[in-house]
Amino acid sequence: MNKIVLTNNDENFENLNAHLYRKIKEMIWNKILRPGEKIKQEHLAHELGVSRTPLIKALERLTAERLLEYIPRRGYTVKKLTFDEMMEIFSVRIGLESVAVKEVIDKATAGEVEELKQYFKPFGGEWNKEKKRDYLLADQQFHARLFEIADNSLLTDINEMFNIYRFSYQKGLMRAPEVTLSEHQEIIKQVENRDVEKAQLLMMEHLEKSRKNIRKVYESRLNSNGETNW
Amino acid sequence: MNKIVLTNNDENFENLNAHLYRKIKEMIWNKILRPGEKIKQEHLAHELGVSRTPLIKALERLTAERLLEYIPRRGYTVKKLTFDEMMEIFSVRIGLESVAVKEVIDKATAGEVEELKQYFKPFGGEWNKEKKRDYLLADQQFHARLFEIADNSLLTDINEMFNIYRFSYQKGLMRAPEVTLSEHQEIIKQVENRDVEKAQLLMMEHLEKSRKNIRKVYESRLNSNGETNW
DNA sequence: CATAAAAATATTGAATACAAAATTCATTTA
DNA sequence: TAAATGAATTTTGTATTCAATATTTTTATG
Repeated sequence: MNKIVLTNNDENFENLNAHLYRKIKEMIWNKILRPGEKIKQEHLAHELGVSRTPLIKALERLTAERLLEYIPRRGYTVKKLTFDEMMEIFSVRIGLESVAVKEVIDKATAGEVEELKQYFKPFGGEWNKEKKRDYLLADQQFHARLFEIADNSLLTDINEMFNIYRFSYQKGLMRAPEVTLSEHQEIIKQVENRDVEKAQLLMMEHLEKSRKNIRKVYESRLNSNGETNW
Repeated sequence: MNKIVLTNNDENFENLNAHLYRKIKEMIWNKILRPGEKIKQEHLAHELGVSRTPLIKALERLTAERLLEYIPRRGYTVKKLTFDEMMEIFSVRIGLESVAVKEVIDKATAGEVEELKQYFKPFGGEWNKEKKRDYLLADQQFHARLFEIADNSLLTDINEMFNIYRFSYQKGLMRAPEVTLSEHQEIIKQVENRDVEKAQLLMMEHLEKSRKNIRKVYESRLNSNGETNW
């Protein structure tokens, strides 16, 4: 038992539940708490060196975020993510991103558009392993930056709250860079033209293809082994 | 002080926080708790006949939903909604609804499409006051039904969680039925054709016009009186 | 008077306590 | 041997308590 001691150095005070919230979220992502597993409050509280009171506050928040499930008088369990739910998440992502592009077109400065272009400048020509790795990163950064520029706090909250991204960039699910590079560039071109309709359409098509790809990967995995671990 | 007594008649047991959650949410909507107002935990708990423990759980959940704001060591306050935030909500709504139409086209039976059509069958011709009232209701039901048919739990959760609807159907914000009726019918027609692209485009245009209308109403209200009460 | 300091009061954060319910485990019974 | 029964144990729901802060009020001071 290692007690957490909060030094409230005046300014950025945080209470225990905020710590616990992050800590437990991490534990779920790192599968220290496994899908379907029951949360033993007393045990977990003791392990984290706190009482149940702040722990429950954190659990409540994680339940609102759908990372936990709660049944009265039964307690909290780590939520299992089914394939269908993952598809749902991806569908919603498409909607959110198309809102984001619109807002970017409405709000972005010329400099910010230029910045978006930069992400994909280094690519084209030969594709070696390292370049592909860099591209995957650029892809993520591009989509993340889009949300920043969109500057819509609800959009950002939903995106973070439901961890929309976590599910999209998993190894083996991405389409080939050779294909998506030009899609990205086409989207940016329409952003530059400030053509909302075309940009949104391209974005939706781009993500819809990725969505279909995930389904394809899933089905082929089903054939090779029965695993459904997302 | 009126104590709440929960009779746990086996089946649908609910704990205090679920009650409190709904109760407090209602109090916020009915402005019994007013925007900007501080929540006095002890006082509210006593008023509702419970201790602070379950109350805090409910407050935590409402904070996740953005109905409350929380500052450590300062407590919870009822969130004020600015006009800009209301616009943000509406932007997100556009994204969610365009996802919904897509899923409806993918999943709806012929019967369900017919059902959507029925909502707007009774209208056309003369518009008297009563008919306009009925139409407003049909409008809400149509959009709500769309989400049901879409059958995407994340979509539903986000919609409810952030109370996306509450803000859209406020008195004085709606466009004239004469205009929106044909928009609704056009959307349904494309749903019937199973043309995702066209249906989504129409839906986005439909809602974008409503969004612009809200801004217009807001600006004219600003001119007549300084009120900003949403 | 207006402002600063000090005292009094109220509120929050978090541990603890304990009854009510759920779960587990051993024991009996068909 | 499997199902049913019923303790024993664990876990949950909620109230209570109390120290650490915040906030408000009172009193002192220029």
